[in-house]
Order: sequence, then structure tokens, then C-alpha cells
Amino acid sequence: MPVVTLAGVLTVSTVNVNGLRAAAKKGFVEWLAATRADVICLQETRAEPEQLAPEVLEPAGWHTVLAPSSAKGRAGVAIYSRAEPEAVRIGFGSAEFDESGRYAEIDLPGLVVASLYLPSGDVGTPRQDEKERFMKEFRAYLEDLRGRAAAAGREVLVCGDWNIAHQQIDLKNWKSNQKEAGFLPEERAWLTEIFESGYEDVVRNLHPEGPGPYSWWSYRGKAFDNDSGWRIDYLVSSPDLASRCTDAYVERAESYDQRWSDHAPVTAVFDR
Amino acid sequence: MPVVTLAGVLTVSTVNVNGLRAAAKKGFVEWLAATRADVICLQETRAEPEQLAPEVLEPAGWHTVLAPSSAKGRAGVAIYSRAEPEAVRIGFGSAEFDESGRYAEIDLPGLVVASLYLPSGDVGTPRQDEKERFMKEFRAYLEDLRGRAAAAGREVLVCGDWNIAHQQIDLKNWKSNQKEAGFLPEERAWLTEIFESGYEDVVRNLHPEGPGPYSWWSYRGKAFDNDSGWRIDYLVSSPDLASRCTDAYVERAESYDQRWSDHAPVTAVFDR
DNA sequence: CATGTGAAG
DNA sequence: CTTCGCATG
Repeated sequence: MPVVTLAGVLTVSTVNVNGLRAAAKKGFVEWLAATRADVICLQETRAEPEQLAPEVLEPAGWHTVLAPSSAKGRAGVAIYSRAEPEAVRIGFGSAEFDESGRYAEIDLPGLVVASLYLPSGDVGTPRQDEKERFMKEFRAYLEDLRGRAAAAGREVLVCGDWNIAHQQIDLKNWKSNQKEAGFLPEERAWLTEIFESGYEDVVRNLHPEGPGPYSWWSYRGKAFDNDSGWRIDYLVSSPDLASRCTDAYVERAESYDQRWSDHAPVTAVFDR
Repeated sequence: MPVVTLAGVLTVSTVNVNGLRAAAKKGFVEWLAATRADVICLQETRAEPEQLAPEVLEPAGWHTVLAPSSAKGRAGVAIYSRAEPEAVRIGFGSAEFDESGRYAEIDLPGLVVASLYLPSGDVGTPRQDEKERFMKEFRAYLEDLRGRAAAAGREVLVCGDWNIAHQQIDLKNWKSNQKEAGFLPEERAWLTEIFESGYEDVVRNLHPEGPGPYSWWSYRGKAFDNDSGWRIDYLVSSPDLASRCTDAYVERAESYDQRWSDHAPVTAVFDR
């Protein structure tokens, strides 16, 4: 294991990069070089492998999995792992979504790690219907995954941009957003179901008090400077792994111009 | 007449701005404030009036005429004049092209000034057919214009991006461009006809020797730094006005990053 | 307000 | 290589 990681622990980060090409030019590469994470899940890569610079596509010391969307420039997830995956799977068995660059998972010893990019949705448009279809299908998949992983002696960690703030403490302006995609009652209830079904929100576990920590701030207006954010990026794990989480935090940039995405990395540390 | 202009002369500039909004941010506003021109013809404004900042739409001391295309973000011509026009006309009586933001003219005392943006064309595509249709219709209009203007006691000056280099001395790499739109034999012959029909190329009149002066350099490659340009922006005038032209030049930027368009202003000075 | 695409130049 | 429109976020 490379010396830069921490012995005895597993560190996992997830971040929606909002275009990996743009992020790479603005600081992602430096962040990648400095991080001590063992596994990194990316969302919204919005690139084909051929469009990526070598230091992004094949950074030294990392194994990379890319799952681009069949629609150019849209969605796309990736997983970077210092250890070589025992298996790689793209999609979750959905005819509609497996080519959409929204889900990939890898097997590591005793663990399945997934990168998820749930559709954003947009109330009153076909995007919201798409989000609902995805939620329904993915909910069933999570149940399936739990059983399969347990049978194989693996914990589960689904990291990504879930595009839903769960509770009032998960976004700054909850009152004005009750009818907006990302904080609809049915979306929140869907997350509640998942968290009551035996999956855990490891950041909230360690930070039961809000507000935040937020992981996304719109580029519009002064959202970042006002900390007018949303917590929509989660690391969702099976219970035993959750119980081994010793640290969890958002790597919020110090200033607006140090950002390389509208999301910040969310990182959790687990005892091995 | 404003003090910044030159007494006893009429100065006219023409420039393809390649997006007036972008140009305004990069230096067009400063150029406008500094110019001594009395009339300015713009092409490729690519904006609706509402999209323009006040200092561009209604600069102090200028009367402005905007002729946007009905296709958003495409083409568009404009005329800025320090004197109030006696009349304004958009289009040249063409069913196909009058809404396409490619022609506008104003009457000034003793003079008709027009801003023309001829289609660029692209060999082997419908764009080239469009260019040919435009050329045919516009050729007839020029004949008509000559007669009408003369009857009204006005000279004619048609300024703009004609998207055709006339002779070998009008582009750096004429050999490799003989089959490219903008230097096709039939396009060159069309310009020759116009110049032999009693319209004059005032810049070439004063600068019979080439190469150039070029007025456009592709953004691709190192065209500007290598002065690999084309002379496709012309001030085309009736003979009496042409005989009064005392100066004519291209305002080439000093360096690549001082440009605010891929074209440079072409300016001519006439004794009044 | 920002990232991509695609047409156009 | 650049502008702009549009879709998406």
C-alpha cells in the first residue's frame, strides 16, 4: 500500500466534479496528488476516456474505472482506487440507465464501493419523471446488493451525488425549497426508507447536529460565499462498516476561486 | 459635428466584430470611444438589441441602427453614425435575406452608406448555395442602388465583410485556397464584375500593391502571428466618392491579445 | 453561473 | 480557435 495513505484505515472520498476536464484545469489534479484517500468516487465526469489528459485518466498509483454516458458530455461516473479492484461492474441492471453514466461499482477485499450519480430532476419536466424512475429501480437494486454483498462477505459503501437533501438541516433554505427538485417530500421519504432499511449516512452519523455540512453550493448568485448550500452528496454504507467510521467531513474550499467544482469532496475514514 | 471628428472630411470604418457582446468586453468599447470615424459599419453583431449593454446599444454621440438576424445569435449588421440618418432601410428587397441580418443602409446628406455581411459559404454544403443566391440577388440590387442614389444626388458606399478575396494579393495562401469558399473563381469573377461596373474598391485604389492589407486572420493556428490573412472586408463606392478618398487603411491590432475580433477595422477618409 | 455540445465562422 | 444557442445542472 502506498506510503501516503494511512495504515490501518480505509479512506474514501466522493465528489461531483462538474466536468472532469474543467476540474482538472482548475485544481482537481493537485487535489488528487495531495489526498490520502484510498478510494475516490467521481460523478459528472462528462467526458469520454479519450478526452482526458493522461494525469487524469491514468494517474500514477491509481486504478481507474470510467463509466461515461452514451450521451456525450452528460453525466458519467468514475472510481479511482489505489488497490486493484477484484471486479468492476458498470450500471445496476437497468435497461434505461445502464448506459447513462450514473452508476459503477468495484469489489475490494471485503467491500463493494459504488459511485452513484442520481438524476437531478426538475419539477414539471420529464427530468423529474426520469429521476423518479431511477429512484424506484435503484431502491430495488440496493436491497439486492445488500444480500449479495453479505453473502460474499462484503460490506457496501454507495458514494455519490444523490441529488436529494434529506432533512431540513441538510440545506440552508429549506423553507423556500419544499417544492423544488432535491427537497420534495417524496424524495426525502425515499431517502428515509433507505436509511431505515439498514443503510447508514456515515457523515450524519458522526455529525448529528446540523446545519450541514453542505457539499454543494450553486454557482448562481453568492451561494458559496453565503454558505447557502445543500448536503446532497452522501456515503451510504452497510451497518458494520458504518460502525467503523472514525471521521467524516466535507473538504470545503477556502474561497470561491479555489474551487474546482460546485461540489466539495466528502470524505470518510474507516477502521480496517 | 462633434469635435473629435476631422473637419472637412468624412471618415468611415467597417469591421466584422464576430459577436458584439464578446467584442464589447474585449476592447470594442474603447476602440469606439477613441475612433474619429463619422460612420461605422458592423457585421456579425450576433445579438438582439436587448442583449446589448447601453454603452454599445446607445453610445453617447452616436445614432445606431441594428439589423439583427431572425435566427438568434447569427449574423446581424449595424451602422453607427454621428449624424442622424435621413432614412434607414433594412434588407435589400429580398424575400430570402431581408430578415437574415446581412444588410442595412442609411441615407446621409449626399450619401448612402450600407453595412453588408455576405454569407461565408462552405464548398459542398448548402451554405455555398446560399452564398450564391445572395450574390446573384445582391448584384442586381447594387445596379438598382446606383441608379436610385444618383437620381437622388447621393454617392454610394457599401461597407462590409464581402467574404471574398478578389485577387491573389488579397490573401496570403492563395494557391492552397483556390477551391475554398472565399477564393473560388466564380466568386472572384463576381467581384470583378462589380468593380468593372463602376463600383470601386477604395482601399485597393490607394494601395495598388499587395500583399494585403489583410483584414481577417483565422483564430485557428497561428494565422494572426504569421500574418496569414485575407482581405475580405471592403469599402465599395461610387466613382466620384472614390476619387475623393484621401486615406485608407486597416487597423491591425499590435498583438494577438489586443484583438477584439478575428477581423480588423478597415477605415477610409474622404474629402467632403 | 458554469460545463459540455453543435452550428457556424 | 472562437462565438453563440441550447440542454443540463
